[in-house]
Amino acid sequence: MTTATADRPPRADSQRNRAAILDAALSCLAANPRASMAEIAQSAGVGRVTLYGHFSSRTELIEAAAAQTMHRAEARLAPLDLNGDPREALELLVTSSWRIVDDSRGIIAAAEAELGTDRVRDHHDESMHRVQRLIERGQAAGVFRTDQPVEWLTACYFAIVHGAAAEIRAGRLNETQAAAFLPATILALVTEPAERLPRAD
Amino acid sequence: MTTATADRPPRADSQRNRAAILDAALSCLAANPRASMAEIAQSAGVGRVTLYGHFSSRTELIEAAAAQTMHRAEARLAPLDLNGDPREALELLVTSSWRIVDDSRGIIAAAEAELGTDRVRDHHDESMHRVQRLIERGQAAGVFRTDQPVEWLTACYFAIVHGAAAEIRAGRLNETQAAAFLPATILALVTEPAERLPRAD
DNA sequence: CCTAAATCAAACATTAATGTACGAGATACT
DNA sequence: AGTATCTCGTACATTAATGTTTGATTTAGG
Repeated sequence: MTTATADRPPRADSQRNRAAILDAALSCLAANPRASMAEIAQSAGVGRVTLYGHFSSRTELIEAAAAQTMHRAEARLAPLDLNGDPREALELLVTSSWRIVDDSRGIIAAAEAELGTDRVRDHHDESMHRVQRLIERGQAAGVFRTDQPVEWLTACYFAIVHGAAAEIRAGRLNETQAAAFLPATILALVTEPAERLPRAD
Repeated sequence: MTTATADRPPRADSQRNRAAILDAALSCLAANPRASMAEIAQSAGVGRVTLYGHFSSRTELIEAAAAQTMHRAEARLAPLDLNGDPREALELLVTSSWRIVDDSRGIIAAAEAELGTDRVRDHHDESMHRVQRLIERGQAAGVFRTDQPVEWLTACYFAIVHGAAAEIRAGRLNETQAAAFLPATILALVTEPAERLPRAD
C-alpha cells in the first residue's frame, strides 16, 4: 500500500479502501468528532492496520478528510451564479449551502481539536469568503446594511446556519421548516430593520 | 472530607478547597474543555486525591461546575427588569448576558462532551425560557415579527450570542465591538426587515 | 490540647487510544 | 500463473487519563 516503490498508480482495491476510509471518517466524525481510529476502520469495513497503511496518523487522516469535505463543498457551491440581485443571491446561497455546512460540521470540529483552529481556517476560508464577498457586494449596492462590518455579518451568517443544523439534529426542527426560516432570517440579519412595525406606518 | 459521619457541616478548609476546585475547574475548562483532573487539581492548589475526595468522578465535577455556572448566571439575570418596551428589554438582556455566556462557553462545551447535550439543556433551560418569554411578549405586542415561531427565534438568539463569544475568543472581535453590534443584530433578528432600503423610500 | 476531619504524595489498577511489528493469506495486474 | 501489492488478525509498546488505596501528616475546632 504505502510500499508503492515508485510512481505506479495504486492498486484498485487500495483506491477503493482509501475512499471507503475517508467516507467512514466523515460519517463517524460527524456523529462524534472524537471517534477513534478503530471505530472509523470498522465502519469502513477495513482492518485497523490497513487504515494506518493509508493514513499514518490520526492527524493525517483528519487533514485528508477535511480537505476532501471542503473540496466537495466547493464543487457544489462554485457553480452557483451569485451575480444577480444580492438578496436573491444570498437566499440562493443559504438555501444551497446549509445542508452542506451541516455535513461538514463534525469533521471541522474534529479538525479544530486535532490540528488547531488556524489550519482549519485555511480550508474553511473559501466558503467564508464567498459569503463575505456577496455581503460586500450587497452593501456596496446599498441593499444590505452598512452600519455593521462585513466580518461580523459573516460570522453571524455561519452562527445561524450552524444553529439551525444543531436544532435539526436535536429534532426540534425539521428540514422543511429550516428551509423556510433560514433564508428569511439571514435576510433580516443583513437588512436594516424596519423603523417601527411595518403595518403601523 | 467525604467521610462526614453525619450531618455536621464540613470543616472550613474543606469548604475553601471545594470552592477553589470549582473555580479552577471553571477557568481550566474555559481555556480547554478537555483539561484533565490533574490539571484542575494543580490549578486549584490541591492534591489530585483531595479533588477526588470532593468529586468522586470527572462527570460529577463537571456537573457541579456547570450547575454553579448556571446558578451564577441566573443570579445576575433574574434581577433584570424586562417588563418595559420589548425592544429595550431585549437590548438590555443581550447586553447583560453575552459576557456571561462567553465565560460559561468552556464549561458548557465540556459538559456537552461529558454529559450529553440533554442534561446540559436542562441547566440551560431557565436562561432559554427567559429569552423565549420576552420574544413572545414582543410578538404579542406586535413589535416583533410573528411569521417565524418563537422557538426558532430563540435558537437564533443563542446561536448569535455564542457565535459572538467564539469570535471574541478567536481574537477577531473585541469586547467593545461586540457590545455595539450584538444588540443591533439581535433586534434585526426579531424584527421584520425594511421592505426596501430605508433611505430609498 | 486532643480528636476527628481533611490533606498530601506516591504507588497501583484499569481502561482506552495511538502507533508499530510480524507473518500469513488474499487479490489485483501483467 | 506468477509476482508485487495489499489486507488481515493478533500481539505488543507507549502514552495518558481515571479512579483507588495506603499510611503518614497537617489542621480546624471544641
